[in-house]
Amino acid sequence: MMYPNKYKIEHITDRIKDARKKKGLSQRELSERSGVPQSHISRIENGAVDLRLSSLIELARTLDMELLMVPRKAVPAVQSVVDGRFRSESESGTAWALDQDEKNRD
Amino acid sequence: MMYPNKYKIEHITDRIKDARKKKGLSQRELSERSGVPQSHISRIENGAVDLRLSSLIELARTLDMELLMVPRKAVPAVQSVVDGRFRSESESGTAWALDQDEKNRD
DNA sequence: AAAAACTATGTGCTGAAGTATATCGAAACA
DNA sequence: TGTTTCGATATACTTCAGCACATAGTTTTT
Repeated sequence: MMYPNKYKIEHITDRIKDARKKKGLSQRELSERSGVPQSHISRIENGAVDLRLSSLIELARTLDMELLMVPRKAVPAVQSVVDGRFRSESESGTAWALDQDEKNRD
Repeated sequence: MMYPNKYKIEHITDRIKDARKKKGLSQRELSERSGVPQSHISRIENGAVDLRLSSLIELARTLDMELLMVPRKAVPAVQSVVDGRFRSESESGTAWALDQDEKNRD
């Protein structure tokens, strides 16, 4: 595997895990609703796979989330909007796929 | 997979294409910078593949974009922020992966 | 009109995603 | 203390992303 993006993938998949827990769903329940096998969800949440976009979208959809692409410069503004007005749905976790160090690079 | 998400995948990959064009890059240039083969970029932009998350992130990164997951309810607010204050980077295109019909649900 | 640059497409191959199923160990709970 | 419930893991198999490379088709430029 050894992809250089592992940590970034995990940022995204962590959002899945957070959203699932926040909704009080077990992996099996999410599996039933999304059609993605529980064993696979487990691997996804543990960052053990480089999942395909269709799987990610499927899971996100089931959890009432959407996958967006925004200009890097817009990320802080987006974050404040999401964290501010949608704290209950996004929980404490931020919505992004960035690392802390990347926030301050242009 | 015969994935039911093809249209959604295309929403995302369209953002890649838009961002590439906006930056005035050819597929070949993007290929060189990102490490993703030109032939693959072409297939991605044409929705011919269900690409892996690492590939998407790699391309997004090269194009100064970030992949986010936000609560569906927050999408309109996010969109106005991005379209408002970051028009130049996101061009006319919205930043999301939604369909028009989905905007007005919930 | 020819040349040059760009995008789309074909082929063949490898490795990993994804599926199904079963099970194990650990929490939760009765 | 059993006994469900949950998440992690193993195995075996199929499908397809991703790669390299070549080339065809298209648009742009001179």
